[in-house]
Amino acid sequence: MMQRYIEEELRRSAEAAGLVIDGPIPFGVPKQEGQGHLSTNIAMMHAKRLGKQPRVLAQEIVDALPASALVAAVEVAGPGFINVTFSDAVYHAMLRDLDAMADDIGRSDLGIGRTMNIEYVSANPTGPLHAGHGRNCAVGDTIANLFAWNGYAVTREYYFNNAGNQMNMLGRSIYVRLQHALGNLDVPFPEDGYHGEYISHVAESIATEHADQIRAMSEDEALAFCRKQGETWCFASIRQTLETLNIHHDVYFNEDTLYGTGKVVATVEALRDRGLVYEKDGATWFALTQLGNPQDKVIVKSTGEPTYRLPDIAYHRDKLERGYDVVVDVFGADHIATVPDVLAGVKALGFDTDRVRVVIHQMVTFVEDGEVVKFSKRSGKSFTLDDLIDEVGADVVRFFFIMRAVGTHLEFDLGLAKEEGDRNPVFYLQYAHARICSILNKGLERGVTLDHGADLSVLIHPREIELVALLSRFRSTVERACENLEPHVIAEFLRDLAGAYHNFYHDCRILGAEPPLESARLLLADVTRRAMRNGLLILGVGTPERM
RNA sequence: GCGCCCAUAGCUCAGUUGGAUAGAGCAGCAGCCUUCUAAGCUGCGGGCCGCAGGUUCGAAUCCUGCUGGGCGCGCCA
Repeated sequence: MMQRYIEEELRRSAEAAGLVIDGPIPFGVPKQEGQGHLSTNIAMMHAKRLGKQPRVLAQEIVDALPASALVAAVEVAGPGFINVTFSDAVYHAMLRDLDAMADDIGRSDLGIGRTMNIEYVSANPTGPLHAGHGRNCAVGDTIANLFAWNGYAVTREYYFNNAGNQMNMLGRSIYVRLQHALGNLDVPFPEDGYHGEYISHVAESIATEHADQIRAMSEDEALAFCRKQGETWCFASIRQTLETLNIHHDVYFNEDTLYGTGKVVATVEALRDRGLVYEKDGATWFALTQLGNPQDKVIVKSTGEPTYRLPDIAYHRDKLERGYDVVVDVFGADHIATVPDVLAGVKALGFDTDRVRVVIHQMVTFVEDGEVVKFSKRSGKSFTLDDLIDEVGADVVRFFFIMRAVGTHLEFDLGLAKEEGDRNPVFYLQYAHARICSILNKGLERGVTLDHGADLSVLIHPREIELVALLSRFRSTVERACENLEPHVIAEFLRDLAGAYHNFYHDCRILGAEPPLESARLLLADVTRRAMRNGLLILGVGTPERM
């Protein structure tokens, strides 16, 4: 927000120097001390075109700038940067503006009037969520929050398939355990069956509650019954886990509805009309090579069943037809191969795939005491997301899964995550929040209340100015994190913010300072509290008022 | 073999879309509480930004080729 105090004047003085700039002027924040508060490279970018030396052009622009009470100094530096040093008055004005935003600090209207749909989690009901699912859950939900904070109307969607081979295998796995529970020990467990404890658990509950029913059923009926019981149990488990993580979907979309509404068949025919479908070896193929993809793929098997690709295309078409301005998919790296096929299909049907944004997060490895923790979904000794939450807590789970860029492999350090002390980055943020709350409460006890009209011009300490400077960047950080689908940016920002606050707290006595200074510092602390609170809300972690 | 992702301090990772002398946490060492929460703060040491070219005023960042690791490449999802 700093740049708006200088941008138009700079634009006019650039024009006076013969340089017309369309669009926003690019600004950067210098890293080094003594390089001002804001820096622009416009002179270097355009010097060549104007046939001037960068430093000469920069100086001409600077000379044309009118004097302003808000600007303490403007200088040409290095190869041709224009560095602007603001007077403290700019920071006082920014703090005043931030305070006026009340509880909406960080909120943006970037997406106001726009709609978005985000699909995440989307695990089929074949078992409880495992620890690795956590990244998808946390990344998806945090991105959803980011869009909401940017003004979008957000629909959180969970896509699932309760038919097909995997579900049949779930039913058979339970069925076999059930037979064992009923004394038929010679029924063999299927080769690729599910081994989790929950299989036996569901089987035993059927054995105790529905034994007579089962004995009266044919094998097919019993298998279907087991499958349904398994699905019910798995969904209850998944939803309970998501509840613990404070994740709530607006829509549970069953793949099956795409068949009921005829959208799957319609999709095949629409592709066929465009000459992109052919029959071979008894199967129906999608001619992806005609669309520039490396190989054609089967979309309807010779058995007559579609492969996952076809309903996926129909599903994306459905979402786009629902009119969302933005459609976001959150996938793990193991699903990366499906993305180009689905997008090509949707595009071939005439939809604008620019509206679709796909977030692909890399895999997670869990580490404890320097050792990689191995686990497998079907090995029996699975590591569920519930186990992880029990070990380290929901806040830590959410934070750890989003604190690294989605494109990089994530190492989840269980030892670090379990620490409740100073090494754990979540507590560092929450502690800053709790510390501010504590001061505000202590102030109330002493009769010192928040004064929104406080004279802010007394804030001149470097720690105070640094803190305001950081706060002024919160909103643009939220916007950038949303536009780039990068939740970790918020975690980084909050760490900086907490650090800046701790520095301020350490060097600047609040309660007991001279009356005008006390009021101003208290206001600064409260604005920081609201920013930190909103940041933690975006991440979906708790905002404790005492620790 | 092909596609996507990654490679930065001892370890885990940032790096504001191409800017100035590459940053943080942890680990190590040394300091700071009779005063608003020491779950905090301060200082020190630590680097061939995987390698080699290219693009330009300027590259950790963009392009090409290597090396090493991850994930995929099914009439499974």
